[in-house]
Amino acid sequence: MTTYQILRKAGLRRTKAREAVLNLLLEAMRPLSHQEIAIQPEVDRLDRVTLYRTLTTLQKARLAHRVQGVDGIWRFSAHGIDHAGCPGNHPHFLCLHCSKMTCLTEQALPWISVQEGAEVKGKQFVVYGLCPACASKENNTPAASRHRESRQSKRRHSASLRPGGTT
Amino acid sequence: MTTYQILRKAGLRRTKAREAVLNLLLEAMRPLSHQEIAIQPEVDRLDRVTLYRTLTTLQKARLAHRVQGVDGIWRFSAHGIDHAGCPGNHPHFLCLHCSKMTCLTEQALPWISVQEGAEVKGKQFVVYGLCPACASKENNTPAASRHRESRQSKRRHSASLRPGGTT
DNA sequence: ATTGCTCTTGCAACTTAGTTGCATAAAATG
DNA sequence: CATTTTATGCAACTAAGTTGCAAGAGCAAT
Repeated sequence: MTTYQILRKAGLRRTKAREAVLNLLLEAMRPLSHQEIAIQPEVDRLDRVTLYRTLTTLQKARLAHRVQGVDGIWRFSAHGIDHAGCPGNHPHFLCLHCSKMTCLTEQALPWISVQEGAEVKGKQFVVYGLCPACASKENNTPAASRHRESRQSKRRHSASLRPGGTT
Repeated sequence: MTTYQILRKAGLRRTKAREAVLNLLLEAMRPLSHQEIAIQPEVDRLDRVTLYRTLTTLQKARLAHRVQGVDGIWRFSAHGIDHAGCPGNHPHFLCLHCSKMTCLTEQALPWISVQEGAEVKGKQFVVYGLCPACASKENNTPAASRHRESRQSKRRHSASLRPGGTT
């Protein structure tokens, strides 16, 4: 199924923005943030606002869904029809160093019981730390750089990325 | 143990800001956001920045820890020594309507296995929806207001509070 | 108490994610 | 191809959180 067909089937107009973004999301096998999408050449000439709106549109049309990391940033992932995509309902891993999020498929979210009378609309489980690539880089690095932003860091809010205690 | 003793034991100076904030956190039996703390009369004359720094300090001194909801906002919770507090390691419930977070103690976080080589620093499980109080209000309300911000809403970013699909 | 050093506070200014309003441009439909 | 409907771009805004720096409080030792 082409992205055009997917869009039309979902009752959406075909626009450059939507096709490009949907393609990116379908091809990435992990949830992408606004920023990760924005830097891609395919969507390069897109206004920030349009990208935000496009992502929201795709989400409302149930072609994509959102996950948030411990960094407070939304990431979007498409529900591929013939692609594997990221269908949700599993935990995610967030690398505190490179900010990449990956899906921990194969592991279902546990059932959680809440207070009597509460209405659950969804749940979100994020495991955070260092991905294999970043973990090995850190360990090859002179001791002092552990637990600090190292130089190849993407210069994100430092505190937002520091582990905040085990929830 | 007084807050003064707690602070000193943790190697921190006693300041008005720290005593007030620590007291609030110890008394609240749920994680509080910067904003929820800031509006309390006890810390009323505190600069925003000081409050942020105080929270960070308490966290670094291991007197408090942070949790984040699907709204991207950090909430802090103190580790009471003789208080129950919120020792972490359980899921949290976030009400999308009133923004209050509560602890789902008694339920441990499941063990999640990650990719070979990854280094886990923590995990975070947030269940979101409507708390019992807000759920019953919504249901007593003329049908149209369902799935919209209702008038008693605290006027938060609408999209940040909308459920983002099941993770 | 007073000194002196260190850590904390307040202020102003900044950054980044995300949103809103409005005029213009582009899709779909007949 | 004209019309209606829906997207896009732009500018301006909000809110959470951060940083740099000067001035003020804590603490320990005189």
